[in-house]
Amino acid sequence: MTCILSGMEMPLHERIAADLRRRIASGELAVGDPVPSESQLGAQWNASRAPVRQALTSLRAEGMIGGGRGKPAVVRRHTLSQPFETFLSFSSWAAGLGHVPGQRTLEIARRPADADIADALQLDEGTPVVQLLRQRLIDGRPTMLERTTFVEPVGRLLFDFDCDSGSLYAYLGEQGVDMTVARHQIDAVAADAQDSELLEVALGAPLLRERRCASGMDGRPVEYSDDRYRPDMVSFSIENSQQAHPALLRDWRAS
Amino acid sequence: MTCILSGMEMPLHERIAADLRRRIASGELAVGDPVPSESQLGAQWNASRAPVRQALTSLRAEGMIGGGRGKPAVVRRHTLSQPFETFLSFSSWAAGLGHVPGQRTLEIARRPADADIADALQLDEGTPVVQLLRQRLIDGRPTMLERTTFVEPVGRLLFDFDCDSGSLYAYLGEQGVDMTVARHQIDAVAADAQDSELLEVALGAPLLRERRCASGMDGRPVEYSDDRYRPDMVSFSIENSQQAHPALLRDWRAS
DNA sequence: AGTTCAGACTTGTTATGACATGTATCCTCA
DNA sequence: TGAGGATACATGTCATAACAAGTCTGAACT
Repeated sequence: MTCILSGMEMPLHERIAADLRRRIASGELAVGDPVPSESQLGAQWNASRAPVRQALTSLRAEGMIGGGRGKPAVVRRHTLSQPFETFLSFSSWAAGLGHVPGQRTLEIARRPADADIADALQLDEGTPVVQLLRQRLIDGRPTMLERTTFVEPVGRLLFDFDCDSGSLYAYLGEQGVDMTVARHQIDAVAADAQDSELLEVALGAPLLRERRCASGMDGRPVEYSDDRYRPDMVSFSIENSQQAHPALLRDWRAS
Repeated sequence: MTCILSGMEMPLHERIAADLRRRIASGELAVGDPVPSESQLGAQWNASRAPVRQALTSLRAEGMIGGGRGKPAVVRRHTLSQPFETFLSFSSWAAGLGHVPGQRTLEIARRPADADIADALQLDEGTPVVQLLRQRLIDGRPTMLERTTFVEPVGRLLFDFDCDSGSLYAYLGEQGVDMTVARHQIDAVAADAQDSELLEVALGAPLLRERRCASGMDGRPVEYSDDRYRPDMVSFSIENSQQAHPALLRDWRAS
C-alpha cells in the first residue's frame, strides 16, 4: 500500500524538482527570474551536485527553465504543462509539480452502455458497464471533470475501493488489471450545465477535452474516459524533434 | 564564433550514444536484443558510469531502448526518421488525407515584438520580428487560423516568397533555416472577434489552440505560432504505452 | 568614452566509490 | 514437483572531487 499523499519517499532529485516547480508555479520565482545556482541549491538541500543537476535537467526538459554552459538558469514558463507520459495518473502528476491533488467522487454506477460508450469499448450496446464521475482538484480548486467508464469485470473492483483515498490506477494495477496502451484524443468543447457547475466556469466557456481509451496488451479496451480541463489551469504539451521520436499530427474530422 | 563543422571533440557521452545509435540503426543490435550493460559499456569505452548513463538516458528519451531498475536495457526501435515536417506543414497533412488544402495569407508585417512574443522567442521586447496571419482551409472551408512570428533574420526571407504558392517550411529549409526541435502547447480558448469572422464560428465558441515554438539545433528559437483550429473539424491524438515511447498518431473519422 | 582582458562565477563533463532497490535465477526444502 | 527464499546482477541514487569551457563583470588601458 503506497500512500500517494506527499511523496515522503521520493528520491532527493525529485523532491528538489517538485519544490522548484512549486516555487515557479506559485510565482515565488517569476518568469525571467534567475533560478538558484547549482551550488546554492546544493547548499539549501545539503546535497551534492548530482541530484541538483538531475532536477534541473528535468525542469529544462519540460521547458520551465533555460540556461546553459556558463549561463545561469532562468525561469521561462510557469504554466503547468502536462507531459503526455504521465497521462494516466492525475494525482502523481500534480504531486510531481509540488501541488496538492484532490478528488471528489460524485457518482459510481453500473448501467448499460449507450451507443457511444459501447463503440469506444468495443462492446454491444446495453452491456453493463461501470461509470465514475469525479471532480479533480489542485490545491483545492476544481481543475478537471472526469467521466470514466470501465468494462464490467474491471469496474466491479471499484465498489470495494475508496476512490478518494489513493491512486485508482495503482489499485487496479495491484488487482492485475492490465492497461498498457492508451489512445488520447484532444479537442475543445463548450461547458454544459454540469461542467459549468462543477468546474465553476461560465456556461459555454471553452474547455480542453481529452477523451481516452485504455487497453490491455491484448488490445481489448478496458477504460474509456471523457476528461474536461479548465484551460486556464491545465494545458498539454509536446516536444518533438528530428532526433527524438514523438511526432505531432493533426486529426481531421469530417462533419 | 564557434565553427559548427564536424564535432570531433564531442563529449564522451555523446560519442557513446552516437555509437549505440549507429549499432542499433545498422542492425548489429536488433530489436529485442539486450543492450550492453552499463558496466560492459564502461569497460568497452574505458569510461566511468557517468557518461555511459548519460548516453543511455539520451537513447531512452528517444525511445530507442527500454529497461529500468533491475531490468537490463533492450532495443525497442531502430528507426528514428519520423517525418518531422508533417506536423509543421498543414498542406502536406491535408493532401496526404486526400483533401484539398488551401490558404490565404492575410497579412505579413515587420513590427517590434511585444512582451509575450519576446518571451517565447527569447528576444528583448521591441526587437523587430516578422508576423504572418494566415487562414487555412480544407476543401474550401475555413479550418484553422495561424498567427506566426519569425525572428527577423528568418522572417525577412518571407518577403521574397509568395506564401500562398507552396510550402513555406520547405522554402525556409532550402534557405538553410534550421528548425529541428519544436515545443507544442495545447489548450482551449474562446473565439475572439477576428477568430469568429475568419473561422466562421460564433463569438466565444470554443477553439482548439496549439502554440508552437520551433528552435534550431542550438536551441535558439526561430518561430513562434498561435494556431487556432475549429474543434468540429480538427482534433489531436496521441497513443502511448508503458512499453513504448509515446507515439502521436492521427485519426481519421469519417462521418 | 570605448575597448580589451583578467578573473570570478556558472554550468558541462568525467572519475571514483558507495549503498539502495528492483529483477531474475537457481537451489533448497516440503 | 512446486513453492519459497537466498543470491547474483542490473540499474537508480547520491557523495566527493577535479578539470574544462562558456559568460559576465569590472578594472585597466587606449
